[in-house]
Amino acid sequence: MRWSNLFIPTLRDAPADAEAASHKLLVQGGFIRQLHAGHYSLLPLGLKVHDKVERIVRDEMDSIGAQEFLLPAMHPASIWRESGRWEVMGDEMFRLTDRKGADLALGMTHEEIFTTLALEISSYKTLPQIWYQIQWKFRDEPRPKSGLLRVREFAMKDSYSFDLDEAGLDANFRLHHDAYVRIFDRLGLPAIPVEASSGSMGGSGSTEFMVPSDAGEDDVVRCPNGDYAANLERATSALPAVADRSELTDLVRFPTPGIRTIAALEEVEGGAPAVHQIKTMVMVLDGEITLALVRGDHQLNIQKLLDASGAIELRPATPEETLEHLGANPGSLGAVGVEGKRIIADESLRGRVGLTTGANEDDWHYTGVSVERDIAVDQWADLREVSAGEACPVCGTDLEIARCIESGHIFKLGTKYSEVLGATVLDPDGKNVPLVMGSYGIGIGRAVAAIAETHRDDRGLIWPVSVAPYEAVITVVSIKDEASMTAAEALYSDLRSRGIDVVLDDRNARAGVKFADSELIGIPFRVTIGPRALADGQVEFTARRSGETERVSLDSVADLLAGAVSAAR
RNA sequence: CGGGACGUGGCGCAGCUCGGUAGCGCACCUGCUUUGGGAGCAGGGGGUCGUGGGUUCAAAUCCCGCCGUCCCGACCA
Repeated sequence: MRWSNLFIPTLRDAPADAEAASHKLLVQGGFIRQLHAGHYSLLPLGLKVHDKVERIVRDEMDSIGAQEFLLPAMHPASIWRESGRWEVMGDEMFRLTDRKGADLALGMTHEEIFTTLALEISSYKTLPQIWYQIQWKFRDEPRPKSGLLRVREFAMKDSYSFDLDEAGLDANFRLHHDAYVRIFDRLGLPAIPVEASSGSMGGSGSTEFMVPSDAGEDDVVRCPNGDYAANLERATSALPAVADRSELTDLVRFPTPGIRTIAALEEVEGGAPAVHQIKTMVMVLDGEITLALVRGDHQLNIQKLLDASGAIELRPATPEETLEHLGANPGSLGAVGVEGKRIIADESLRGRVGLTTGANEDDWHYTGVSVERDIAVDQWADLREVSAGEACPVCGTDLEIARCIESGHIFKLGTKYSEVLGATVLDPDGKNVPLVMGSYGIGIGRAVAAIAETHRDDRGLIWPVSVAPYEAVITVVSIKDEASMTAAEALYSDLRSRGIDVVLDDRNARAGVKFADSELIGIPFRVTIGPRALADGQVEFTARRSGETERVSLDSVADLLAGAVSAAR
């Protein structure tokens, strides 16, 4: 392509309301434009990168035997009602009504639709199957942000595996895991596979692929030794044992005027260190008042509570609700003697004695609490959030917490969808069994943003060759110099015939403008053709990432460039 | 959903306090000069000042409503 004919609207300044580096650079470099919050137009340059990411994903999916489909983006409500997710998805699903008054939804994901197609799989002999598509997803995010990182409309590669049994699912899960490792490697993304929560997808296991970045929205707990990595929503750590204050055998109610916090209760006469306190949090799970108990020095992780309880909707109780149901205000709450309310307690409290907690009357607390004896716990679960510096559950090393972009997610769904939608096959014994499913996603646009986030410097983007909008640019310093243009045209045509994705910068602009633009949009290799060097039969070859420039002969530059490109592809 | 900030040409901003019918830089068009790191001079085009209402002789500016965009929060009892 000739730059003079292209629409690459680069900006001198980044838009003022952009915060994330990828957002600024993708707008400034003329890759994307915002239509409204969470909806972006891909400009030609942006689409080229998007396409190249798609191509790599397709290539790796095909390599594990996956077959490409294209399913509708708009679905009837009935199929979502059948799976039970019409309600589960809540406000995050875009819903609309057609002229006949029928309820429709814009697809957030396609388990239901693919499973419906899988109704036609009738024999174990056709298993396993891996089906995928790259299709637009619509999610009414509460807060779209950071350019392409969190949007309401985006292309996603979603694949689904269908197997006769768990062993088959494990094999397909492993195939996807390895394909994802290769995909992220080819995209230049240092993705870490981590244990994750399954959220509204359901299922027995899931792994997220997390790219460390300040612009991320998830926290990953990981061991520097590399033997443990998990999403903060799932992570555990090895806790040192606590010696109970077992001398406090009797339940004693004592006055604590004005004491409202764990910290204050540590200081007060008759109080207790935080490890000997119970923190009682009043939450509303699907409309039901529930007490969540963690150790005084621990923090509750909301996602863990959601996962443990199976609840769809969760919010903290209002002060009014708390007062109505427990009879006291926050700061004096506890679960001792509470009946008729669901109580979920963290594992670290199991069997503990000699504890201190609120007495459900303002300005009063209990001490000498035995969890077994005094609290009617309905469910034990891992509810506490890991902090940096705690011990790795595998090797004991201090754990680190890193901000990450969730770039891929693979789930073992099991039979959740096949059962409700009736997708069964006959097994070798002639028995009808539900398909065992997995589901696997990669956000294409988010991958583009994640690459931009991790491949840049103060001059702009530095695309990996595999996804660069152009692999090389020929910068003609002076288009009025006939010898320059002749040489440039010949090189351009040579490179194109070698299959290199090259752009000829033939704009009538100053050299500085051309250099700055090519650096901003991140083209990996540049050949600069200027009158002075050309007089000696020389041109310049510059690698964007290192910034190093070498003088080479015009005759040899095509070979050099072709070699560099194919080595980096 | 809670809090904060913002909305003036394609981008970045000033003007608003104190009302008088819109300006700067970049970008764009024309001409001349220039030409290896975002050129200079001269001339020019482009704006319902987010939107609806109100006050006023007069509103970008003051008042009220709405819409939109961005950021933070939505566990720490």
